[in-house]
Amino acid sequence: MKLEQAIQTGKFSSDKHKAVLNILYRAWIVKTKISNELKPFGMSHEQYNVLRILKGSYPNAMRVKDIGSRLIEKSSNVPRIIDKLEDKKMVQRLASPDDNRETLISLTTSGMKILEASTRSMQPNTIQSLALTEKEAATLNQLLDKIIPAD
Amino acid sequence: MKLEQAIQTGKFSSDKHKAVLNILYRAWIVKTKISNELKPFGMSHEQYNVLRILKGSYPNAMRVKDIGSRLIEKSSNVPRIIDKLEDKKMVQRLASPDDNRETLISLTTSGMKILEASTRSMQPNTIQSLALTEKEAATLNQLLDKIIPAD
DNA sequence: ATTATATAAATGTATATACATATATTAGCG
DNA sequence: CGCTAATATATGTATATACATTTATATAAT
Repeated sequence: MKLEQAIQTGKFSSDKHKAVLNILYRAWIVKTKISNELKPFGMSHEQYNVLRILKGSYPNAMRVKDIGSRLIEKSSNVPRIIDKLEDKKMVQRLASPDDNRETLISLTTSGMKILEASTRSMQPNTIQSLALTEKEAATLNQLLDKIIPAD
Repeated sequence: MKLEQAIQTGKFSSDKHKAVLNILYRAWIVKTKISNELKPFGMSHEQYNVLRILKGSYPNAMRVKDIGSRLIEKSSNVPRIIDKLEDKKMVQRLASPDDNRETLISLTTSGMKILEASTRSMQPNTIQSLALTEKEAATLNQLLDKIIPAD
């Protein structure tokens, strides 16, 4: 669906302005799709992201702040996301041997299993876009970096 | 800032996968920036979007459902956003002459003034990206449509 | 005309987000 | 060492999001 239809708009003041709105729209579509895929597994998009980050260093645990630095949405409240995952026994908190202020988080085996099952069920539906070539994706990345420089 | 730095990641499995994450990241940057710009005016990003939509049909009022159909994030709760704007006297609710189920919303003159002031203060800082040409923006739009087809 | 169905908006509720503050611990420095 | 500042996590709070339910009204069907 074109952005014009999606937000019932005839024209935009410029392609640049349209592109900014289009980024917001496509992001919303992705988040909505992923959330729907995750619903059967009883977890939110942000919870899923934290699990994926933990998988990256598995079987090693990670500090809360290092998880936060890898999240896309920096305003996420990591301790609270961990609370939810801990309730579901998908992660566990451990004391840090070298700094008592820190908490180490590690993925449990059951957390890993649910993560892998949810990732599998997501593949066929989401983030496929067979239409796009790798070269186009590289161009897209360049243009995104350029339009929203982010300091 | 590159996505790699922003989320402390070395490499991505593909440019396509990176592009999806990049879209989410750029959208978050835009939303955060706009929210910060709007803070002095005491309104949220979604409230601002509703005001801009109402400006589009000003001085005519709009139905709640037509406002909703023009919002990027379709899950937005329009009546509740209207509540907040009404509290601030920026919009007002009117009865619909042809259907009593409908509520018509119109921008007040004070709402229009605050909207214009906030839009002015946003221009120099946000959504500028002088780096991007209109041609590049058009390409960006095509690639966004292609990577996240949205049905 | 009466009932059923559909639509519009509002309300309720659980969770998430954004941000401020609190608590505990460590590091730095006189 | 003792004090201050900095850091890491957790907690508190207000608002926003996502989604279900309710209420009111209009349309359609028998």
